[in-house]
Amino acid sequence: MKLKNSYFYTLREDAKDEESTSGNLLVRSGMIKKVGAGIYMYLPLGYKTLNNIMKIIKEEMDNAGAQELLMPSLIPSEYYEKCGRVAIFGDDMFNLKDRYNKAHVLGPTHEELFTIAAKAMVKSYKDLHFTLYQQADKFRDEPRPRYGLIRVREFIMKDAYSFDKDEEGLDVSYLNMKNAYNKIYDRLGINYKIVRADNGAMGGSLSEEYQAITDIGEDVLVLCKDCDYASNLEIAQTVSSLQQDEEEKEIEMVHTPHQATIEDVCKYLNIDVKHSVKALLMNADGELVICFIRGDRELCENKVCKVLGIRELNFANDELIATSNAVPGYTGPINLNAKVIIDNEILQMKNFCCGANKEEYHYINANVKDINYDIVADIVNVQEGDKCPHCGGELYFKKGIEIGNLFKLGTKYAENLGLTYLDENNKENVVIMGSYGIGPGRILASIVEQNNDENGLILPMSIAPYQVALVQIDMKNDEQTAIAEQLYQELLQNNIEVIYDNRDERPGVKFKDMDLIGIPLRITIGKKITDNLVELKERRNKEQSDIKIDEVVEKVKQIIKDNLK
RNA sequence: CGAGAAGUAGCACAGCUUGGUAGUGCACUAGUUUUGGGAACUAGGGGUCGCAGGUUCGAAUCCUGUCUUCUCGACCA
Repeated sequence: MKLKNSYFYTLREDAKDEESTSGNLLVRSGMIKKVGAGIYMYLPLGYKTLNNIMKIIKEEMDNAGAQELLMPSLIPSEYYEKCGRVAIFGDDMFNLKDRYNKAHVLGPTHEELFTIAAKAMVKSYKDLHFTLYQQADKFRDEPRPRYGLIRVREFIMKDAYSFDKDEEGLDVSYLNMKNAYNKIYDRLGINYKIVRADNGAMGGSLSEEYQAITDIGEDVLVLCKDCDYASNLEIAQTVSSLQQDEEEKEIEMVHTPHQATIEDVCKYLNIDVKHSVKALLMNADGELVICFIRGDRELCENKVCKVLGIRELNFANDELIATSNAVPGYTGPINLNAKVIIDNEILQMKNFCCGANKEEYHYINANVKDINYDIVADIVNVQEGDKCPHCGGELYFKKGIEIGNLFKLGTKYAENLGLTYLDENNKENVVIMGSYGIGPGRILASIVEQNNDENGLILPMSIAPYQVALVQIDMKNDEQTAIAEQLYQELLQNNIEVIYDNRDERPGVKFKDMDLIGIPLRITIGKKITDNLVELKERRNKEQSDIKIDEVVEKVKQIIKDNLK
């Protein structure tokens, strides 16, 4: 592409309404433009880059034997009602009415329609298995869009769905997709981790996420220093590192005046916080539930929801608390008339400190035999330094952005929508499904988060909209123009995407722009052509060398080849 | 939805406290000089000051409401 008479602009200053590195750089480089909160245009440069990502995804999906199709975004609500997902998604789904007052949604994900599509074709076990996919728009009414392309309300998603006759088949399909995913993310040049994850609104058994490692990640990843254990914090199992061999002592009530927090109480009583138990008074769908966990731990709301089979957990208000004898600040698991969940770890604790359900009093030397509870479960978040549930090694955290996922869905959608087949014995069975998502926009944002410097983006060869920038220093110099034109044609003939900056700008402007938009290679055509030389510079490592004009295309081809290995 | 911040030219901002008819830098147009890391000078063009009410002789400025955007939280496949 020649820049003169093309749509191309960059911004010299930071965008006021984009705080994240990737959002800001993508806007400044003229790749995207905000239309509203979480709604963006992909401008030519950005769309070309996004397309390169989608092309890699398509190639690997096709290689894996998946078939591409296209689903509508506008869908009658009834499809989502059949699987109960109108309630599950709630306000997260865009709902609208047509002129006849019929309810429709803008599809937030497409399990239902793919199930319907499969139903049109599947009759016999001989029709299974197969995998379908699309790369199409998704709509989600996010409560708070943020970080540029990371959390948006309309976005393209690659979603694939596998259909099998049994669990063994699903295992094969799942692994097939996982292998394809590994190839995709490796080709994209992104720094990622695969972690175990929650199934959330999708339902089903196994789920894994592909997480791009970045500091602005919204997910916490729990990783092990010694083995390959990797889990999303939401579901990471806690293994207590407590080892208390001491004798159980006699429980004792002590006066603890004006000690508001568990830290204060422990300080006052000169007790390690790890030897205390604190209470969290929660509202579980309108019912008071009191959770007891070790004093220095954090409640994992997601785990509590699962244990109770509810969707949402909030802190209880005073009214709800008043339905029990709990005394905020002094609540303890002894003689408490409310539903009580204690964390697993408490079973191992000895002679701990806890509230006495009495203003200004706590117990010390409490033990499991002294307390009353309804449920024991793992309800806390893992902490850094905890033991790995696989190997006992030390756990540490990283932040990640979810850029892809794999779900073993099971039969939820097939059952609700009647997707069945006849087996060898003429018996009707339900099809078993898997679903597999990738967010190309998030991938773009994550790659930018991971690859930038003070001058702008540094795009990997695999997704860069142009692999080479041709910068001609003096547009009035006919010799330079002739050489630039010659190189431009030669590069194109070698199937190399090239951006030729033939604008009447000063060299500094051209250098800054090509750096900002992150083109991996730059050929500068300037004074040295009198010696038959041009300059070749790599964006990533800033290495620059003089190369003979008739050798530069070969050199570029070599570097591109090395980069795409 | 809770808390905070911000909406003035294409972009980034000043002006608002103390009301008097809108300004700076970049970008844009023309010219001159420049020309290897975001050039300099000269002369220009471009604004219903987010929107709607109100106070006032007069509102970007004061008051009320409302919309939008960002940040933290809540939430989130």
